Amino acid sequence: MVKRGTVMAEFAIQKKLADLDDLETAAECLRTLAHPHRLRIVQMLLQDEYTVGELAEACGIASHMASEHLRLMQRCGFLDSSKDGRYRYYHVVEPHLVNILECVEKRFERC
Amino acid sequence: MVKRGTVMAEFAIQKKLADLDDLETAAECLRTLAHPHRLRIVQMLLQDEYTVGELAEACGIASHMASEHLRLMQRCGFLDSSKDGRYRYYHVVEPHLVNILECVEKRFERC
DNA sequence: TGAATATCTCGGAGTGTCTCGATATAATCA
DNA sequence: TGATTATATCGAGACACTCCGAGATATTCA
Repeated sequence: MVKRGTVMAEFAIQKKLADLDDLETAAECLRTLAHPHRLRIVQMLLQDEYTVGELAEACGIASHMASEHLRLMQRCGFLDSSKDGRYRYYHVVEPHLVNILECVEKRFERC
Repeated sequence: MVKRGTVMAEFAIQKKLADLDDLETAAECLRTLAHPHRLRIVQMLLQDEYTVGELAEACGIASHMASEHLRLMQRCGFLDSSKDGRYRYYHVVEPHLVNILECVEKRFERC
């Protein structure tokens, strides 16, 4: 994959590097996370389960918009949900989300 | 900002939460990072300085495209550059990038 | 059963991002 | 100086994302 003698080859010697397919997958997940409402939703779901309506209210958006954000993050493997009557509770299933959010919070939260 | 009695108020009690402006800023930076070529560029620059051409070669793209990616990341505060003759060397200036990339690598690199 | 509530889906308008070719600027070297 | 190399900028076309209204589905309760 990596041609000998190229800058990439030298770099690959120093450290095993994910190939571009892996980076594409990583970028896709970061793009999914890169939305203010979705960040807030993840922050909340890292602490507890919430319904679509509760998350929508917390973000100040209509619940069908929250539903859309949640669907995106579920497809990406971040979240899962369980139904209870007419309510649906979402929760985090991707274990690395905690670390990533911690990094983001460290960088952006006001001290 | 946060109305009493709302889900958001309850959440804010548990943990100080960045308001939506902060989350918007965070999302913007994540979006800047959320591109396979930019991820590779950051990975490389976390280990050493490189020129535009070297980074472009490593990504398999034209150097004027790499230049564009680098400009984006410089505007976002991730990178800075210094000129040496007709070459321009880019390097990382945002200290939190190391942690964020480590998180992403932990999640996505094959073991 | 019928009304109310919670969630989800669909289509379209507006906006932003990605990529590329063409071209511009800047530095080096013959 | 003129040719070459490295980097940057501009504009256009394709594509994706965001948001919203309208409406569909599913559940509860009177």
